[in-house]
Amino acid sequence: MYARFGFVSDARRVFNEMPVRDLGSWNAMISSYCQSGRAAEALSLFEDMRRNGVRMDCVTVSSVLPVCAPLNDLSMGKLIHVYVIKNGLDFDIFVSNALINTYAKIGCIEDAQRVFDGMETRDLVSWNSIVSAYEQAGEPSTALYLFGEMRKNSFQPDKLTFVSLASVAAQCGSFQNGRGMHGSATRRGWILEDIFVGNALIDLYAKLGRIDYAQKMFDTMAVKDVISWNTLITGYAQNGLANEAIELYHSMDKCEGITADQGTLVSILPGFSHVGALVQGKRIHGRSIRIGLHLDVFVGTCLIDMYAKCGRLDDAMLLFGEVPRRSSVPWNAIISGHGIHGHGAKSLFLFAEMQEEGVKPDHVTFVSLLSACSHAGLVDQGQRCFQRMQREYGIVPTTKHYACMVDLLGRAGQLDTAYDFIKSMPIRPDASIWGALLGACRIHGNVELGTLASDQLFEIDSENVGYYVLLSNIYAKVGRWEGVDKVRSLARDRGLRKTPGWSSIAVNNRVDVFFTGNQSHPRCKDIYKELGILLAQMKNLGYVPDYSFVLQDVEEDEKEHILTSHSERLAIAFGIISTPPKTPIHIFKNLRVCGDCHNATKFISMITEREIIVRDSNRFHHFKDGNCSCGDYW
DNA sequence: TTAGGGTTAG
Repeated sequence: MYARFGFVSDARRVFNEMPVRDLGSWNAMISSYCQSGRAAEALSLFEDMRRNGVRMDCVTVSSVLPVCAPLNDLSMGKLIHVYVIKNGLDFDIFVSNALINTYAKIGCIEDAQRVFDGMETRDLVSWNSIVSAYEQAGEPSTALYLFGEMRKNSFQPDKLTFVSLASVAAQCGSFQNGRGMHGSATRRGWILEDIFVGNALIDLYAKLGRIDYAQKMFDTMAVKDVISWNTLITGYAQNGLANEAIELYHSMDKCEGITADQGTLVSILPGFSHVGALVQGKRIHGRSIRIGLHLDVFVGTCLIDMYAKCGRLDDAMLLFGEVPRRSSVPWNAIISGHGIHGHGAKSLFLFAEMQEEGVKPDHVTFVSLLSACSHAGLVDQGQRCFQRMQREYGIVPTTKHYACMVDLLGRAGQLDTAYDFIKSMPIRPDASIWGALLGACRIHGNVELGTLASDQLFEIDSENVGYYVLLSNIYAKVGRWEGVDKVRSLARDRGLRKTPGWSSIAVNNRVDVFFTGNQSHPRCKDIYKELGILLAQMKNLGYVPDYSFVLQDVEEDEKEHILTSHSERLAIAFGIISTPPKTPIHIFKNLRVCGDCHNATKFISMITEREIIVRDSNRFHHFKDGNCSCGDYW
């Protein structure tokens, strides 16, 4: 009774005083721990139960299994599974469903599938569980296939099916599909009945990049919970709208009946990491300490990521030393943190340490490791990681892993090997793979392979202007101007909508975003004035503008103006006039930093005696005394 | 006095 009203500690006292405990009382006590989210205590009581020789039944198993996933305790899950088989409990549908869910959450999709295959009868929960398992594993096509099978077996989808399918739709990236799902949920009246359905739709629209629709969905919901708020905050943050995310976060605090929770911090922090807003991020760190959440694995990991992405690797390491690190999650964050700063050797060292501590790496660990090796030029080590990932850990490479490998080989100049590698891939190469090859061809000025890669890219994703820019840069680099013209007119003929480039900088508690050619900033005049002064000084020191980065077909002086008003330069100039001399400047750019701006920033760092840290969509560039940490990648 | 599936990190 106590447990039902949430007084778990009282329930435990009664439990402790019981002269005789039967299976029912153990089960009741364990399940009350599970339901109040006290996973570790549930598991420890479960161990007591086993030590006392009490045999568990279907109820025990299905209430204790769900706590294995949050604790990332695969061995406990397996142990229970063995017990289940030995004692013939696997015929119970609750037990099998719980096993599917546990395996799926720990990332053992094959085990989940095996349990599902072995079931004699399945109910709606079994089908929902397996669909959701593949959705969580990032295999939307399999999830959709199983959904089809579910329909063939005459099961009608319910709201929970819908929630999984919404995530599947987000992974597939089709807005049309998303609209269709919204319509069907409305027709069935689900949006009014269940807050989860509305939340799933907010998430879906936000992931499809349609934050306007996400906001509309949020506005129309009669009842919102903390998750509705968190999901929308995440949406703004993931779409690069950090200021909107923080505004929402503040209005949430003013909203009665809604209290920021762990999920809120996890939602807002990546927004700050994204734009490099250290001061704002630190404030969240403070709040997390006040509400006792700073050592939570999720919050801790986001904080590690935030410090790393804001250029504070030392603070990231300090925090890493404090958070629980039984799961791969914080390890992945710290490995990737060192990787993006070009410290590949440290990433490898941390990986070795992770293995020593017996933490099982997952597919994300290897994405972080491979890209760390690639940025640091550690080709052999990267290749070994790729082999070990498959042989030792049985992880099947995804397109992300393949793209890292192409990048690794390509950056190091092994372009033919990279191309052979693509040809030998067992899956169809997507845009990210050819994009990695094209990027490498840009670095090494390989026109032949570059055209080959861009032909593929124009077929897969002809709308992405970034590839045209890269290809034209390749032609420009080797002085083939007729090629540059050809690509330009191709892009023009296809009427390409250009992805607007923007850069952001966090100064005085605000994140300022600059679009290329921006004229509307309150300090616009001062910014251009500063850029004019800098340009003159740079030219005296030998800077020559590189017009090959200007795609527009205009006169020379106009080209100079275009380069000077690139978003990264506006942000840097704003940083210079808004902070005391010699303060380091942190910039974030949504696309790759332009090659000419890269060169100009070297000069600016020398003239102003400032460290300038630019994180772009690809990597960190650390400018100091006229040099950049990334070497001569441009 | 007892059991299951959904949102948010890397």
